[in-house]
Amino acid sequence: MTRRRRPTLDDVALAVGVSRATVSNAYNRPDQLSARLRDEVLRMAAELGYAGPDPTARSLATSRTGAIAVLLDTSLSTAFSDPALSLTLDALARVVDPRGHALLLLPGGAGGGPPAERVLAAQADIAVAYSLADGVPALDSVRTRGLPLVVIDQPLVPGAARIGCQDRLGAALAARHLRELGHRRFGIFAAHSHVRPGGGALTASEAAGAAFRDTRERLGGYLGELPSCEVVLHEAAGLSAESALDGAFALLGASPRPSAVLCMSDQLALAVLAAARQLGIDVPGELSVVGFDDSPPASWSSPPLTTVRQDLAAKGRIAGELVLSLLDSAAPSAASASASAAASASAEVPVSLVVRGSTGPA
Amino acid sequence: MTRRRRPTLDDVALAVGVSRATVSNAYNRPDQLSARLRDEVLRMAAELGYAGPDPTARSLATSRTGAIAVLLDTSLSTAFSDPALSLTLDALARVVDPRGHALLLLPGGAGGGPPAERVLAAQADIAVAYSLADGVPALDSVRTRGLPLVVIDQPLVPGAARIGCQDRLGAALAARHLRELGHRRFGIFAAHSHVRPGGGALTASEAAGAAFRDTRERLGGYLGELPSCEVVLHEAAGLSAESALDGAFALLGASPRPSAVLCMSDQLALAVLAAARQLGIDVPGELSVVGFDDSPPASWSSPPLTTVRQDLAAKGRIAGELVLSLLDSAAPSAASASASAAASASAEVPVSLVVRGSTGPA
DNA sequence: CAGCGTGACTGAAGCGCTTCAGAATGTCCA
DNA sequence: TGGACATTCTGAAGCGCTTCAGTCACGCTG
Repeated sequence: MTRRRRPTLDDVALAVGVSRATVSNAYNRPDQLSARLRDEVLRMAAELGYAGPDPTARSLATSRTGAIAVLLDTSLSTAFSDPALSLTLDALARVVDPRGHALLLLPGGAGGGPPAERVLAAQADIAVAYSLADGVPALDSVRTRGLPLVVIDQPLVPGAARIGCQDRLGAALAARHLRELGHRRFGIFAAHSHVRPGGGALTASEAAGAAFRDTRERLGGYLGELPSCEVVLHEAAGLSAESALDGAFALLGASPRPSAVLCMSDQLALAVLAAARQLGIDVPGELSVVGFDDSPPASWSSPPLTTVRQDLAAKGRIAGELVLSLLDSAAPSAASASASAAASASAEVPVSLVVRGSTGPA
Repeated sequence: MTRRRRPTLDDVALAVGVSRATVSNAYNRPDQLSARLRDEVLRMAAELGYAGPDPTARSLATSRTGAIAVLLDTSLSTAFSDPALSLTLDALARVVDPRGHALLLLPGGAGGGPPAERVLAAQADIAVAYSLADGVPALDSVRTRGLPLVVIDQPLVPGAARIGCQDRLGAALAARHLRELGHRRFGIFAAHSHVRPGGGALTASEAAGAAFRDTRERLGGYLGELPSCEVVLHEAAGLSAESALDGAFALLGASPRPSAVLCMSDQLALAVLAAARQLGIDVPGELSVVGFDDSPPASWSSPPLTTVRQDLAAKGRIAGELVLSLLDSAAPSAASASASAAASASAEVPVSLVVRGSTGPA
């Protein structure tokens, strides 16, 4: 059997005996033709097996694709092993979905962030960058393509919109909390941030040069509250749970062992909890642990995690609104002054400390 | 400042003084023009701020978009809270990425599975359906569009390719293991499967009508090994961790309380573990728990989870290969007999029981 | 030197759709 | 009764690119 070419608008138009424009209107502007004719068009379309206007051709004609390119720093499994990402993207998706936008995932490659050619070839109206390292090529590609851009948890890029959280304040709250509990020997556990490819111990100045803005900010927040304290810094070797566990053991193996560990994510904190349990270290009796994010698993652990809460859903929602507003302001060819102003806006969701069971007196 | 229209191929061609075809060749077929001219074209393109061929226009001309529509049953956060999905999609993405394909996520809506109109409007060359309920409208849309289809953990759709796992066997292995340990009172914990919208206790025949193939299969596998045993069935109210915990409490609250619980995913099993801990029930002393999937968290829990292992990465990899082969066989207009055969292939990754610390004698 | 293969480039026909300025027909009120 | 308006439908110009059948010039062979 010969697989016949899929029917097109023209085929339907010919079959019904109307012009192509009319068939197009039947799908896109029902008010432009009589209900009777529209029914007839639709019936004939069904009969011919015409599934509606081809999305690609429509995109070319309207110059809108209905897709949002999501630029990730890592592979999908790594990226989504962090509940924070899922929650944020979910909230984002819920905001843009009613307007017909779907997410096109561009996972990161070797260079951190998706390869430039993927970005150049991506069929999308706008890009959303999620916690990319500074200076990745993907952002240049976005710019040369002239794609609108929303960045999440990243430094502001000129012309882009940004949403982040109060990293420095959150970190400061966490450190202050521990200090007030009497702790003086601290561990700081940073996510993998390309400073030391294999992970490991870090000096403060090394860490200050991290490629990720949130790492730098949180570090600054921690250290600012810990004058004249012993501080051991450790960077995870990778983003996997395994490497987090390795790092946790390394931190707890330091001598003298820190009495409190500040973690830059709940994932890392949970790894410290797991390591402590395996080492027979009582939390919070002998060790206090603070996370960051307050993702759902933080409250399920035993003991439940003290952590810095940020409203991830709100972050995603705001990102979604920024996407929509950039898309809207890009449509009128003359980008009005107000639109440009909005485009360069940078917002941050507030943070707060959530004290649970993983922290106690030194 | 007036935002000038983005430059096109023609602009570059005009500026260099060559034909449009030549500029196109400079990007797509470097061997078709002299190196010198190519350099000149590329230089002029850079100067004009031309970022390369427009992806949409290219797609229309080549009728390939470079995107794979991933049809999910639920929202993104729910979907990705299951590590099994992340691992599978990651493996899939790694296989298709070198060929330039990215994933376009179509999250599920109210009806289970993405709305038909989203599927019809999705710019993709092929669809991958992941564990959709039977009979969701999205699959009809895929078919009327004539999109190639790969289904994962779902019943085989005519004309599609399928990859799943040995659900029934895996379930049987789990049940047999517990039975051999002397257990006679069982709980079976099923994921949310639309049988009873609010979740809750189920009869076996109700459960046999679940909308998800894997639920049905696993149930059959469990029950087949448990003749003359007491069995309590419970369906989670939703897919969130919270509803899993609720369900776990309900199961453990049954009287007499089951001495062993068979869970249809590791997520559910971990919830049972958490509930047991809160209730002061010793695992495996007073309660045995078996999961399904052997996702990474299964080995991190305390006690580590006995579970049915399936190679999720392999599943994703095979799905990716099926995608590529369908794409290849769709290209030649005449779908050869062998291609059609491949298209209807249905494969399953093997399962095995991994015995860890969450199961013990009755 | 006729004949021919080859490398380099071009012309033009699409890909399937949207959209906008009309044309055609009918309606309504002064 | 006739002009002003609606309403309904059409023609044609794109959207930006790929691709294939050539054309052209050139050097090589016998």
